[in-house]
Amino acid sequence: MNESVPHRDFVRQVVEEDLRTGKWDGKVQTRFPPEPNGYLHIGHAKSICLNFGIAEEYNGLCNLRFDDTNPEKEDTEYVDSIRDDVRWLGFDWDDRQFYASDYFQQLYDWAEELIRRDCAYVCSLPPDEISGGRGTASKPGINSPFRDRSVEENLDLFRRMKAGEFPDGAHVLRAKIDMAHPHMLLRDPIMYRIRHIEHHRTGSEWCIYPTYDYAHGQSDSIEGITHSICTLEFENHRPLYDWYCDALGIHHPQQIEFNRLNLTHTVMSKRRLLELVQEGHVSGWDDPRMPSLRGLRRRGYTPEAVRAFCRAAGVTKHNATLDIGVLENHLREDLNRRAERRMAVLDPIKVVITNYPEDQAEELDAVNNPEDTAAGSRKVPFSRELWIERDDFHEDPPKKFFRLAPGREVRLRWAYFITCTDFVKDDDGRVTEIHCTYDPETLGGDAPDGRKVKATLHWVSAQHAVAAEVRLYDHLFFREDPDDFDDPSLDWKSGLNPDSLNVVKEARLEPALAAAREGDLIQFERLGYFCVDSDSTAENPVFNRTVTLRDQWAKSQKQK
RNA sequence: UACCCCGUGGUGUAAUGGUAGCACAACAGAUUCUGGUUCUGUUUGUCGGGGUUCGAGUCCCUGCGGGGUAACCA
Repeated sequence: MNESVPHRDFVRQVVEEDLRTGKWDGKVQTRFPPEPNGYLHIGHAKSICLNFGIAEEYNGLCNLRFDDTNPEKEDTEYVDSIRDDVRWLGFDWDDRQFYASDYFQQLYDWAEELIRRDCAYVCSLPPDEISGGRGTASKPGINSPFRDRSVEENLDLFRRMKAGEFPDGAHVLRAKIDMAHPHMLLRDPIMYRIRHIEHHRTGSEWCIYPTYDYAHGQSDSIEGITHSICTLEFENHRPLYDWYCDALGIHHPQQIEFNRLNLTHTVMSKRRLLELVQEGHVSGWDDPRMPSLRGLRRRGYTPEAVRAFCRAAGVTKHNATLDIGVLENHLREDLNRRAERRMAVLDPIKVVITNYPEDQAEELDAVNNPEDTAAGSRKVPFSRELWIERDDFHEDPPKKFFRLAPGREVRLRWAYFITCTDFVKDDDGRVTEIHCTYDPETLGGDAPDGRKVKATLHWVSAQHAVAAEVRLYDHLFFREDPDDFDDPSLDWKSGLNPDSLNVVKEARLEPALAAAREGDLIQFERLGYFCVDSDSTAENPVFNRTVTLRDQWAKSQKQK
């Protein structure tokens, strides 16, 4: 692949070909059509990036359209959150926010037209007989006894359905196609059903509602959509999409299907995510472990990282499952560039610098972001008693352990070299305190005599430390595929990771972190990227671990 | 089962009849005041069988495998 000519996925290739041939007079019009019945997740982000991205790249427009044809499940609460999430991702639809419900009257008029042309009829069979009459995959269906009602009777019945004269389920409007069609969806599909239920936008104006198949293509048509991009599971619906547009003789967009995004160690279906919320496995849709956009946002993901990931995920026609690590790597890449560094100790153990004066403290310079000199530096207080990470000391160091151990010298980040001279244990044999001496000559990080150390530790001055709660997150599911288990008595929730949340109540932070605010991007040196949680208060600061740093040492230990 | 779609390293994706490439992962090394970052190198692939062709990952046939659908959901 030539660097100067970035790869075009097959959808973009179709768009480019259409532009070249002038199929749509140079127009590119897409849409993102969520149903307002749940929150958006990372899978939707891929669709958003594709639809809005194509519009941007080819000088076209992308509409936001709520596909609200099923009032039983839909609510304005979801409309608001969806708008918010799309904006957060970085896309804008200007004044082109539409609803399928905007088109209810037009859809109704078209339905009457299809009745008049004997292309649709009112069927009064109960639901089970309708599905039974549809036959099976290998057996053709049988015609409904109501299939040959006259146009007049159909029109009359359909109008009375609309007028509210019948209870739910009494009648439906069906397209008259072919009950023997090898494609089940084309065996007289349902266009309208009766539902006496409040719609979040049209209230009680309607008691009949169009089905997805009858509404979607025509909504696209009304909006002048050129490329109707959807996921693979709608491939089967394309013949129907085409049938309605052709039967009505209206503008006929091209439906193109692409592969939806799947990730390891999580679930993506709205139904399952809702179940996790309702059963309390997570704290809500914005729980930082959720793959929902709100969850990712609270976790500390940046829209830039999500977009880069979606772009890298690729657009094809085969099912693909990406390792969640790929998403995390895009996040690290973005955060590495942008996050300011700070020091925080999550599992503290005390270090006493025995040759450092008791009542002395000094302010040392620490670089904010080695990847960005413009980020400047800050002062970090140093004193005789410090906290370091318990993991960074070993009384009897294993092979290749480079950190602090008896007799060993290491560097304290932005401070001095220290050498461990002694340590104290409690009755349980647990190390409670480490004694070190420091070398005043090594301020600035290097020894004048040129001697080297193999490790640099982060630390926090005990008397200056700020206490905070830190929430450490891990994958929601410990299995790559939550559905991959042998025992039939188990279900997908058996793969829920019991360690997906680990709360550290009393972490010690360098004082500068007291100023951290929601939205700040922070790296705790050597630990990972963190953000301020929405639960955070001045009295009880709360940080979320967004993602760990890569850690070769931890990896090598885990493999043992 | 019927209909539809899809099979390229571990994963994700290129090659549009003409040298099977890229990214991530893995492994090895260099650099480094983060066991981070950065840099270098290495390993690993066209589902099988037939055909068409000078030449097939690509086209055809066939087998196998995976997925979707079979709602008065979207």
